[in-house]
Amino acid sequence: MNQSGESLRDRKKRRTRAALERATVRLAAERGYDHVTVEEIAAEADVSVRTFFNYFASKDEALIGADPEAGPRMAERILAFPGTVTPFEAYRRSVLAEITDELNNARDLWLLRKEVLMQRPDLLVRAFANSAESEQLLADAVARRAGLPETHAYPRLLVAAGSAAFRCAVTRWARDDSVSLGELVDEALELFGTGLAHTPGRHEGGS
Amino acid sequence: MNQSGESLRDRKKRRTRAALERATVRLAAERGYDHVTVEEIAAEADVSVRTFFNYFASKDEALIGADPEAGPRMAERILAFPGTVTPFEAYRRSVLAEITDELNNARDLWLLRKEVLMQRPDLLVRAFANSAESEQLLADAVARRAGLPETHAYPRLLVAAGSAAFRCAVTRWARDDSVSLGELVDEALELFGTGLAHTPGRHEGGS
DNA sequence: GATCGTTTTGCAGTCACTGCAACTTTGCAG
DNA sequence: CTGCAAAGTTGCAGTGACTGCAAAACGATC
Repeated sequence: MNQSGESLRDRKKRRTRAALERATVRLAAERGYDHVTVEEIAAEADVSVRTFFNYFASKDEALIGADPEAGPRMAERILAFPGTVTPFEAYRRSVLAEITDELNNARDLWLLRKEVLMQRPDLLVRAFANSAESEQLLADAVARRAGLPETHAYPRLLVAAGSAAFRCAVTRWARDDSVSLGELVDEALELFGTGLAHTPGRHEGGS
Repeated sequence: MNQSGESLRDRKKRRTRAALERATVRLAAERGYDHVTVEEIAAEADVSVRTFFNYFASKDEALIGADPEAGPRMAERILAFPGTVTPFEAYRRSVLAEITDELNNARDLWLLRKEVLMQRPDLLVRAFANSAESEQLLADAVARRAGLPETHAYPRLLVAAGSAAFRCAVTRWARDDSVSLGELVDEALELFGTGLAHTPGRHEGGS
């Protein structure tokens, strides 16, 4: 390996993955998701179709840019907060941190994705279908923090709520991005935190 | 039309749809979801492959038995509760009523689906991807009840939480069906209602 | 620069899903 | 009963996502 700890191979892999992700998002935003074939995406990224599928299990995954490290990273974050922080807070802050990082690293991609998701909101749901593994990791982390058995419903519900919050936030953000995505997610999680039984007043929460 | 208000045509359609749904679930439970082709399903139900796709937009949909009337029906239910019932309660009871009805009508199908979903939990998520339309209906109904503008986050979050609750409940139920599915969903909604900020104690909620 | 492990690639194949243009069935009116 | 229109079914040809496999290209290592 090289001095940086990242070999040429690793660098190339990262670049290829990023190129495929970018190509997918760019082309989909340009002509509409299903008027773009994987063949075109691969061509744009200068690799073969087969290579595309070595990186992403599906076209959907490439559009969202599913990051296999996101799950473990968030789980670590959850466990890293001091014990005084409640499980809910730990989870909430982890989600927000992840989103902030992601937007800092790839804000441009998300602006394009927004265009696509405005036309096809279902893609966002589908993208979450393959993340059962990550959700399990997060749920386990939450369970550990909360001192609950793995079979308890709470951790899974919290994580599922997080997904839902994210989905709703993106949908709203796609319609009107005058508020940052992070804030919208935070708002949604806030509502889940205080409980949905309480109907918000006409002027609470986002308009 | 006939005396019953349901013509021969309508009856045949219902029977075909049901046959396709049953065939899909039965075969998938028997040999595993992706070792069953649409061709086999169509053959089992005695119709052409093309006809399968006239009834269901995808194999996924057929497995879950996506009912196009479920959305409108639940929306109606939500609006039918007296004004003294909170939006949350109205939604919750609608969900539970729907599930109860469904289990009464097709408990056997759900027992088979359970087998499939145990192997492939992602199918449940994917099945919800196509229900954006229904979710919109429900969210609008909730918004009306709550007197909130359509752009408010609350109704969409509540509906998304419902989906999440259902998904988690089915997953748990698939692992251990000593508790009824309805109760599990109710429990999950209860948690969402009171708020996730409060960490449940080691012995609250389902184990 | 020979060797070994990893990644890329092409290829052949399967299967979900679509549009279209017959064809059949049902509902209804005369 | 008959004929006609509307609705439903079917086959067919085509597209495109995705997979397994085996060969080739490439990068790391000695």
